[in-house]
Amino acid sequence: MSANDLSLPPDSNTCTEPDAASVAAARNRMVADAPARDLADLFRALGDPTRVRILSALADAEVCVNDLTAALEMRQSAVSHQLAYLREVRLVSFRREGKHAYYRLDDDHVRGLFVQGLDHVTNG
Amino acid sequence: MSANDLSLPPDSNTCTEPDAASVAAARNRMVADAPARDLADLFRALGDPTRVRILSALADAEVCVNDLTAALEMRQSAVSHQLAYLREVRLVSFRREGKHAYYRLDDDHVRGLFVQGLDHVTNG
DNA sequence: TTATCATATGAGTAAATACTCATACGATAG
DNA sequence: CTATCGTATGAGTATTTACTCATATGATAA
Repeated sequence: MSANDLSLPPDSNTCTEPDAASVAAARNRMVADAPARDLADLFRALGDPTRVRILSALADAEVCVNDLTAALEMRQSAVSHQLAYLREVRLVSFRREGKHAYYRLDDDHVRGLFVQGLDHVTNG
Repeated sequence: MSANDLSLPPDSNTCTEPDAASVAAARNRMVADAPARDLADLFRALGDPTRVRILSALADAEVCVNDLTAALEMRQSAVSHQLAYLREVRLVSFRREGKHAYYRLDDDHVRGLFVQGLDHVTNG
């Protein structure tokens, strides 16, 4: 993701006038910039295999970082980085107990998205 | 995403034995590697503001590239690149008519995911 | 044919990203 | 106190990515 200048179009590729009605209709259906960013942020948070595995492991139970790291067979630091990210976007919450930190999925919408998403990838 | 070596753990950070039962349970809940990748691929396809805007514009109507480009206020080539990507992951289909190419959202699951996702970002 | 329109695509690039290792931090144990 | 355990985090890095411009391709028109 770089420039997106668009101020002066040096694009030789511009076409003749697009259909005004069709463009207006498309603009109406299109989600606005800010919600598009928010929605993309949500989906991007789910768009990584490690995070998918983490979130599915945390869907129905609390797990501490140590056990989660073992289950994932990854480096503890990699797991913690992803958990920090998932905390930031508020998909997981955590609770400290002694030296341990117990994480869990904290978003019912995400559970629903997972179900629908899995339905999509398993069935056609 | 680089190495992920894990063959020999030079990680000094490994902890004492994790709880075997908790790890096993987490592994059971966790989606397996291949479906995790597939699910992540799907969500990643939705995880970009431009693609969110494109898909929402194509959700209930066919639009040709020219009109879509105008609606998005982006370069034609950027739009075409994203459409090629969305074709590859089979979220959109298209139809040629004369010089035009009409695209549309070709995945009912994705419509559902959009609705749920929007519900998430607009409401809590 | 040649010219032009609508779209697709290749190469290059800056930013984002998912890991790495090393180390810092907070809590408990000795 | 010091040491250690469990976790968090900073810096570095290779890969991915979403654009850029230039050009190629396919279809129609003159």
